[in-house]
Amino acid sequence: MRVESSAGSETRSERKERTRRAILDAALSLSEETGLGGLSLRQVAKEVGVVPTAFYRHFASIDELGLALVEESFVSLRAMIRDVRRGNPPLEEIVDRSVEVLDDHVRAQRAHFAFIARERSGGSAVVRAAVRQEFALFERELATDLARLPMDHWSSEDLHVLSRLIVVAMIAVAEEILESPDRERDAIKRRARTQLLVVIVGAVNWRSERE
Amino acid sequence: MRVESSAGSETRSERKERTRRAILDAALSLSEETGLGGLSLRQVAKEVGVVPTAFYRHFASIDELGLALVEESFVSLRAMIRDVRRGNPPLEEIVDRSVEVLDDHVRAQRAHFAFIARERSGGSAVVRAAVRQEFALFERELATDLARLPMDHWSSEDLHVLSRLIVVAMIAVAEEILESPDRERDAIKRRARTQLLVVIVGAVNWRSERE
DNA sequence: TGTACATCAGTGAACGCGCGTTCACTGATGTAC
DNA sequence: TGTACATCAGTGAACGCGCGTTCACTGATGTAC
Repeated sequence: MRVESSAGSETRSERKERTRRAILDAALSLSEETGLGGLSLRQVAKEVGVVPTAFYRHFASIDELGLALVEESFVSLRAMIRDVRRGNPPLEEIVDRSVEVLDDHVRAQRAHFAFIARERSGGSAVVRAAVRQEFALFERELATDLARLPMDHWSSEDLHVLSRLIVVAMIAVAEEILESPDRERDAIKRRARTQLLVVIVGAVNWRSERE
Repeated sequence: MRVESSAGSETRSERKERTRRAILDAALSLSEETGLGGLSLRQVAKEVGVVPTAFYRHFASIDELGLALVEESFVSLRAMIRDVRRGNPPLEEIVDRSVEVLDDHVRAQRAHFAFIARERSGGSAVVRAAVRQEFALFERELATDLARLPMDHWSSEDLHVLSRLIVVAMIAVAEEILESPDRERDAIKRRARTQLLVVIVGAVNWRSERE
C-alpha cells in the first residue's frame, strides 16, 4: 500500500479524476453552442487535450456523459432550493427571497442551469428522460413545501399542479437570466417577482372564487 | 403561354411545389425524433424519394428549411389564437374555452406544435432565434388581449409580464399533451384550467394585495 | 398548329471530412513479497 | 528497502460510414414564333 507520494505529483486515481472533471467541463462548455446532441466525442477529447480513444476510459458514450451532467446539474439546483428554504422565511418575504436566490444561483452555476434548460427538450432521448424525471421529483418536493403556506384548502393534486406552474415559470426566468446582458438583471428580477406574486395571490384567493 | 395541360398531369411548378411540401413534411416527421439539428439533408432526401442534390432546388440548407417550418408552425399557432377569440367569450368562459381550443389545435397540428416546442431551445441558433422572435411578437399580442379583461389597474409592462407567464405555462401544457397517452387527456385539461384560473385570479386580486 | 429553342427539377458520380469504434501498444504508477 | 510483476490511463494507426457540396448531365415541360 502506497501512503506518501513523491512531492508535486498525484496518484493515478487523482489524475484520472482530473481528466474526468476536464471532460465534464469541456462537454458543459462546448454543448452550450450546439446542445449535447451536437457534441462529438472527438471534439470533447480535443478540447481536453487527450486522444479520442482516451474518452472511453471515463464514459461509454456521450449519452452516459450526459447523464453524469444531469446528476451534477441537479445537485446545483437542489442547492438552490436548500438556500431558499434556509432561515424559513415568512410568507411576505418568500417571493423576494426566492427570486434573489434564483438569480444568484443561476449566475453562479450558469453552465449547469443552461444544461438543464437546454437538454429538457434536447436531442438525446435518454438524457431528456433523465432531466424530466428529476424535474418530476423536484415538483413533488416543491408541492410539499407549498403545503406549509396558508393554502390548506388545496388538495395535494392541486398543490402539485401549482408547483408545476411555478417550476415552468421559474425555468423561463432562468433562461432569460442566462441569455440577457447583465444590465437587464434588475428588470428580469422585477418581472420574476411579479409572476411569482401573481401565482401566490391567485393560489390564496383561488377556492373562494371557484365555488 | 400554356393554359390547358394534358389530362392527369401537373405543371412543372405544381410538381415542384409537391416535392417542396414532401420535404417539409419529411423534415417535420423525421425531426420529431432527433430535433432539427440532428437531421441530415440526405435523410430528408431519402425519405422524400429524391436524390440528395435535389434538395438544393428547394432550400439552400437545413436551416433555411427550418425557417420555413417556423413560419408555417406559427401560422398554426395563430389560427389557434383566432379560434380562442372567436365569439368574444365572456370572462367566466375564457379559461374553459382557451383550454378546449388549445387541446384541439395541439392534437390537430401535433407536428407543428412539437416543432415549435422543441426548436425553441433546439440546436440551430438561427431557427431558435426565429422561434423566440415569433413568441415575443405573440406575447405582445396576448398582452393587448389581456388589457380587455377587467384589470385596468395593470400597466402595459405588467400585462406583458403576465402574458409571458401564461405563454410559458401553456407551452408546458402543450408539451404534456404531446407526450401523454390519450387517456390522460381530461386530467391534463383539468390541470391546465387550474393553472390558468390561478393566474387570472391572481392578476385580478393583484394590486389590492400589493399596496 | 408545328417547330425550334430555353428552362429547370431531378440525376449520378465524385470529393474530402469528421465521425465512433477496434485494436495492439506504452510506460508510469501501484502492489506483493 | 529493493525487486519483480500487475494494473491501467492514455496513445496512435486504422476501419468503414454518412455527411454536405461540386459538377456536368438528362429529358420533360414551357415558350416564342
